[in-house]
Amino acid sequence: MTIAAPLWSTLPVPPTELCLDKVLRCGQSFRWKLSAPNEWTCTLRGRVVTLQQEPSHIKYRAVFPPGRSDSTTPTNDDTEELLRDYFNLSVNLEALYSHWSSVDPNFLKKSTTFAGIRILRQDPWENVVSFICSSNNNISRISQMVNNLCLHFGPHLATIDSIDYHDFPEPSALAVPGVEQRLRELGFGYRAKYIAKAALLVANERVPGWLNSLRKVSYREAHDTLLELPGVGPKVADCVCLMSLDKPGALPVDTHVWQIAQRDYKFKGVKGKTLNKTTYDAIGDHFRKLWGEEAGWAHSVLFTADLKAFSEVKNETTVVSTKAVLTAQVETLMQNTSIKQEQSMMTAETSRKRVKREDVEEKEGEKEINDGVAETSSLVDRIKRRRRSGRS
DNA sequence: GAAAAACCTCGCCC
DNA sequence: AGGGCGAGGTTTT
Repeated sequence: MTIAAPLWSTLPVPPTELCLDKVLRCGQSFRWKLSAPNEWTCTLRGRVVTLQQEPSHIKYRAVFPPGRSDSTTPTNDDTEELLRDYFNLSVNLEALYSHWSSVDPNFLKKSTTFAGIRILRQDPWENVVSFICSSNNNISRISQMVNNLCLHFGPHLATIDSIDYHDFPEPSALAVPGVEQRLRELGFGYRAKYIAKAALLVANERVPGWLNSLRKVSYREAHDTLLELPGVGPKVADCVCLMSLDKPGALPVDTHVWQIAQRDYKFKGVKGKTLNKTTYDAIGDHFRKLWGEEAGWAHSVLFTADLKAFSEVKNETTVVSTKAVLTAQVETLMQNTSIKQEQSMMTAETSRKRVKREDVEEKEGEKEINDGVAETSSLVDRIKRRRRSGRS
């Protein structure tokens, strides 16, 4: 059943404190979907949250599942509190940017184009599972996998514009027989075993709230504790520490960050082809010494600036890049909605054919984009209509 | 202990 | 056309 969307509320946060387009697709969370141009939707703590970025603030609204009648009265809606927590809004990001810019010319160079990139405060369990999925992987496929996890194991919350929204599954929902096999059928590969075992461990061998309690212990202790989980090594542990456990100095070093360290910071010690533990720690220490207590936050800005998904922002003028961003967002919409969620239920061959067909139609649609938001909106509507008719 | 090899799948490249 | 290769690592040799 479809639920009428409530009115919009305002979160008085400027783009320099929070840039949705960057933060929601830079690889921190893998579940936000573009539901319309400049409109992001995701399930969060039992509700479907939708966000829009305005020049001076953020607009938001929440849809609760039927049965939560209190959701209709704004006084009982705690979504603003939820968003302030989720986006870590008590942290003054502009002050941090000023500091990092004053100690690092390279950061200063990137900071204008890549403003408003902050670290989220996500649910630790979701983060553990998401980053177990991230090994030997890319953002596009990680998003697909996490969405499939919610679709097949998470509770259904609402259906909006004929798109089903499911919350992220609790550990207990994944601590049941047959999960590994089902995850393999969904294309999780060798990560299926790690997720199934991690869920069993968290659900059956630890007290409730065990992961969340790591917010209260030191960075070192939290990091070392996370290594108990199968499929979690130093890098994934640092991702969870930084993005879920209030450890702003945690600095995940992947091959990408390693390249940034060598290319932009002349980092020495390029011994092996692979990143060993000694080099891993040395790079983290180097950046913590340079940027200070919140080095993990600063690292996220440079990491985002280096993502291929944002390469068009670097070189183009404002007008051109706006159009490019909108076009890219439409592509993201196509890729991350129901079409892709169903993909792994089909055979690989069928899947490839269907994606190719969608690509062709997408290119035909692109011709209709001349300029501005209105044309893009009509394209999005066309895509939605086509998807509806195609599925019925 | 350090350094390869294996692990699943997808998408891009030549 | 289709094999080769790497992608935000971890675990096993």
